[in-house]
Amino acid sequence: MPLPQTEMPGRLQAYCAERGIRMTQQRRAILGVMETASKHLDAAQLLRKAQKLDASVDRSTVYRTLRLLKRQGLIDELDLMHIHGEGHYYERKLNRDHIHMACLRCGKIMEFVSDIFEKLKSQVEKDCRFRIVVSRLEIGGYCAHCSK
Amino acid sequence: MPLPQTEMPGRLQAYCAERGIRMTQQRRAILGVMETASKHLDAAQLLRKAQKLDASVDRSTVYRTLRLLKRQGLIDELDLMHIHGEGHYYERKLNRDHIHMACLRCGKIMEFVSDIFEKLKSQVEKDCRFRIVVSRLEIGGYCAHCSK
DNA sequence: ATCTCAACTGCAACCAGTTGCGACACGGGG
DNA sequence: CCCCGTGTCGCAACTGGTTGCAGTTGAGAT
Ligand SMILES: [Mn+2]
Ligand SMILES: [Mn+2]
Ligand SMILES: [Zn+2]
Ligand SMILES: [Zn+2]
Repeated sequence: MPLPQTEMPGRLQAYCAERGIRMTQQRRAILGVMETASKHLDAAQLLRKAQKLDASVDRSTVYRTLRLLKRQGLIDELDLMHIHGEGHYYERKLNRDHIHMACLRCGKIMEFVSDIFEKLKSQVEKDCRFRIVVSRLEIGGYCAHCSK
Repeated sequence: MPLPQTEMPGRLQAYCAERGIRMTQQRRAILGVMETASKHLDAAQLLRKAQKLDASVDRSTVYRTLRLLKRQGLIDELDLMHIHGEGHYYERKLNRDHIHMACLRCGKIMEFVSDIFEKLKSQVEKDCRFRIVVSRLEIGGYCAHCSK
């Protein structure tokens, strides 16, 4: 049961419209899933959820849409230390960059916002004269519970 | 032409010996390549170079050895913003962690060592009570030359 | 030096992600 | 409202990374 097209287009759809990106039935399904996902979906999960909204969605369309959203800077791609297999995870890019920590024992994923991270990025921009578009800090280790 | 086994075993082989890891003909070839690589090899390059030392080396052995070295903390795995395709890059882990920057236009890869990065990791360990084993900061953007 | 056996390997089948192609549908203009 | 052009889609073939298996080999013990 697809969302009514006229209501709640969601931010991602709005951003795409602003940028003149063509909106298709399949993209609506995929964006809808990304929009409402609690967190960190991999491509297979995204495909399954999108197919519940539009059964015709194909694997290749999911990957193509992920590439599009990545290029547009609307989502981030994560490894999460490849805790489960080899694939990547995706999440909506929010206002503030955050760090990801993955516990190598229990698999828990934690997020952390830090001013020092912002300072580090400024240092890179200044000292290396490098204009940052996207940044990813991922840490593997042991969470408070598992390091006891 | 394999290196003479008795000379210059290389640090990676030494580390493996210390840890009681069995040394095979194929691993010697692969470690030899990692040891002497200038930088950032992907799995296909590594396979080709290793096969020049030992033609019997198989794709699956390369991946299995990479997994071993990763688990042992002897190499780091990088995305380098997937500048070329989807795969991963590998490099010997050295004394000091460094940041990777990839230019989205010319593809140049830069490295940077920063005390602020070290401070950020300390903050994570303290504030999140998270024991860090491995960390990866990768940045995409435009290098000094390309951002003009 | 030889024996022994768990660890390792190549192989082939498998699975996840990519790509070329002809069909289709979004959405701007008439 | 319908037409049209082009961007997107599903499909199927392909590529790169993984895995189960049966044979091989490294290295410690005798
Ligand atoms: Mn990755
Ligand atoms: Mn490096
Ligand atoms: Zn944990
Ligand atoms: Zn550049």
